[in-house]
Amino acid sequence: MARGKIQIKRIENQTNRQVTYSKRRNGLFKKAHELTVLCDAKVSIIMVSSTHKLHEYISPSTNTKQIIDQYQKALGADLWNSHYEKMQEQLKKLKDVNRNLRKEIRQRMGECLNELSYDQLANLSEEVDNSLKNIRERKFKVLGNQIETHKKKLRNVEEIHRNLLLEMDARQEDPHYGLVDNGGDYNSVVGFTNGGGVGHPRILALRLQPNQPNLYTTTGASDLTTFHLLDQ
Amino acid sequence: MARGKIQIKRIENQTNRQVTYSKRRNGLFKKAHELTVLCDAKVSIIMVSSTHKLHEYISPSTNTKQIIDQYQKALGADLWNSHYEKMQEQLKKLKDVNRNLRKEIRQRMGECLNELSYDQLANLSEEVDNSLKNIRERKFKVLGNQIETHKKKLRNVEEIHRNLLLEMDARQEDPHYGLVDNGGDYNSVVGFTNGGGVGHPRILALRLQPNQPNLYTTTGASDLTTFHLLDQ
DNA sequence: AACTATTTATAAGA
DNA sequence: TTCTTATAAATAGTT
Repeated sequence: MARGKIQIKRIENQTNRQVTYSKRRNGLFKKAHELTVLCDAKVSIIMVSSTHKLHEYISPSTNTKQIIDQYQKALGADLWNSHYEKMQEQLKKLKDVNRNLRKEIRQRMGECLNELSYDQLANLSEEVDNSLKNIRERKFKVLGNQIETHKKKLRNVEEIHRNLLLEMDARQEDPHYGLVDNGGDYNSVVGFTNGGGVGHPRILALRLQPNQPNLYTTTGASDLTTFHLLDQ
Repeated sequence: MARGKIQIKRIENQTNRQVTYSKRRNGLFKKAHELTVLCDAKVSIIMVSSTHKLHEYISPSTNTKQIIDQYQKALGADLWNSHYEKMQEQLKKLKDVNRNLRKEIRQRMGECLNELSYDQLANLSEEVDNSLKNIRERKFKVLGNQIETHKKKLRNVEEIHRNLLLEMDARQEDPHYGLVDNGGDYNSVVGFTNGGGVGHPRILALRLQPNQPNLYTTTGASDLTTFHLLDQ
């Protein structure tokens, strides 16, 4: 277009081709921008050079995604829509399932029963009745387990107490016994400590005040107290 | 650019703007195509006019989706991903909610109770107990309503029978009564027809066969039959 | 849609 | 790459 007309065909000289690409690309983008401003249009240009470099022009009033979305819509375009639609469908289904589950829960809670027939109500009440039986069964079983566990703990503590009492008796019979440093390990005295016995040393320290020796022998109230301490 | 320089700013005259859009669009596409050929490049142009018309140029060696995919890849493309991710997140959340709802239902059904503490079990059993009461209450109410409805229907039918019997008596006492055209409106004889009584005329026709007058007087079986007919 | 005076783009060279 | 510049191409305003 200057200094001689050219044929519109591939420029074989690579350097020349690159130069022309660069110059004309600028020209194209300039024209695109003028069009944008003059005609209030939106233009997206995406270019890939023969060396696989990528350049783009996009009108300032928009962005590439918007233009492409518009392009897709205009063409009925199934470029990404199928993907989208599948996800939308999935979402819808899940929401539906969700709603139904909530409804089932409400009905099982005895709400929203208006639309149920007598037969449905009869089925539901039987089901819920069975559920209630199961839950109560489980509840009592758990309760039983807890009681059992506490009984074991109790037996364990009683064993410890018995051993301590024996220990005390031994000391009283041998006056020299008390002179020995007793910062030692009381666990060695105890029969078994039921898994490390984290709580027991504290209890032992509390109970070993010399001015309350009588507490060890009271069984009823003492048991209750021990129970509480173990529950902490 | 010809017959006078122009300012690059929006053309206010709409006709002019459209003409310029058309001319320059052609110019732009021509340049794009020259670039494609001369430089062995790939160009995608998508344009939206101020009247929301869409035009595109695409190099013959490729297609729009390809270019856009390339564009996305080159940019590490977060054009649709953010959208996607949001939807994925939503899906995940809904699935979670669903799972929890299902779990709640199972627990209300007395299954999967292992991970519940005694207190939780106690609460649950109380809730389910209340639910059961509600459901039973509703069930009995529905049953009551049904019985009430059937009673009403029954009373209605009995009333009709009574009136028919009176009618028959009247005919027997007056032998000329039967000679009168009896295609007339029997509803006028009947006490009340319970809201238009769509089903009743058919029953009346059936029952008014002169060769089966004895049927009207049997009460037990007749009632049962009537009941069935009404229920159809 | 065609014309054309003029502006703009750009090929080739530096 | 950028600048220069002769020349081709594009196009604004008109018909």
